[in-house]
Amino acid sequence: MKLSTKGKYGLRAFIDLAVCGEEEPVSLNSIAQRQEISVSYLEQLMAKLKKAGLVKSVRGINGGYRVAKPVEEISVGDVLRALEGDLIPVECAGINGNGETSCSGSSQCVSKIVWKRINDSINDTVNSIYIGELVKESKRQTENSKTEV
Amino acid sequence: MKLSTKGKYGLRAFIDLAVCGEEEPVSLNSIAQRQEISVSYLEQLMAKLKKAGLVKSVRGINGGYRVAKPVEEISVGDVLRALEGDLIPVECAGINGNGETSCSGSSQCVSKIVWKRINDSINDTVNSIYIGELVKESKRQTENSKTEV
DNA sequence: CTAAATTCCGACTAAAATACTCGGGATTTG
DNA sequence: CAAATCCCGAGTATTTTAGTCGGAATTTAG
Repeated sequence: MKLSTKGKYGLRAFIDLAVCGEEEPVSLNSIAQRQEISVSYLEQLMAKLKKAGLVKSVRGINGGYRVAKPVEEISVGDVLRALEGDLIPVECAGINGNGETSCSGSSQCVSKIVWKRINDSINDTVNSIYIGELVKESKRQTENSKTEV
Repeated sequence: MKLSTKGKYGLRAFIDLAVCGEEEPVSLNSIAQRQEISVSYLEQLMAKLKKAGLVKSVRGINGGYRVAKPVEEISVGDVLRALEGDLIPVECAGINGNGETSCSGSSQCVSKIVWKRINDSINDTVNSIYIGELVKESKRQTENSKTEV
């Protein structure tokens, strides 16, 4: 599949943005501090999110980033795919170097079934979780920790 | 998660073994030829499968490998875990270098929900597919290709 | 207009993981 | 014994990942 720190940090940053950026743009610097990620690395991640149209940027002083669409319309899958590329753990294993399918050996096509199911289940999962839910959950948690104190 | 060529080749090899090895041990050499994998690399994969108790080996001339248990009792998850280790794509992202959970920033714990669901869905998937089914399917396919000709 | 805060961009590098290879030893059987 | 096999550990080349760095472009405050 590929779920690396890019996806890990990137999703965290995106949620951070969604939670903190309702009023005004959020600077990379502030995300970096809250999430303990280096600014330069965040830059790269944000570039990908921007290219995918998930965030928009405001340059200059007091600038920063904002979520580009309602968070109810953005799935975790959208974010992860923007950051990591297609969430396909294993491509068809039945193609050899010559480009010809070597399924004659039989067991190759069969294992393809497995990869397909894995791919599907991952994609179903991430496509069914929306950033909006996570934002709500995040707020609920910080709310709780307040009342507990 | 980690689904690399180890898992790809290893599962293929295992299915090959299950399909071809009902009568007598199958040598690495023959698997390597059918599956177009180098013998030396296969050795490593088989070592893992053996360590996990999924195959047993017969040494000496005419030796080779056999599946150690009924294929109906071995899931794809068993095989992949033997080859790749735990199928956990992303561990909790809320631990920083000092070993302390920094979930105070809120969005970290929230993203954990996502990783957990992804992990679960992958594991559910691979645990629910049994090698026996794949063997059956593989035989069905080669059967069909015969009658078609 | 200038200075500061910011995004933007591309190249670069260090470290880790991956995918192998290789050489030789141990076993078994014909 | 000799051949076919499994067994084992070390070594290596390639690729991927993670992250840095320097500096340019943009915007706004003062």
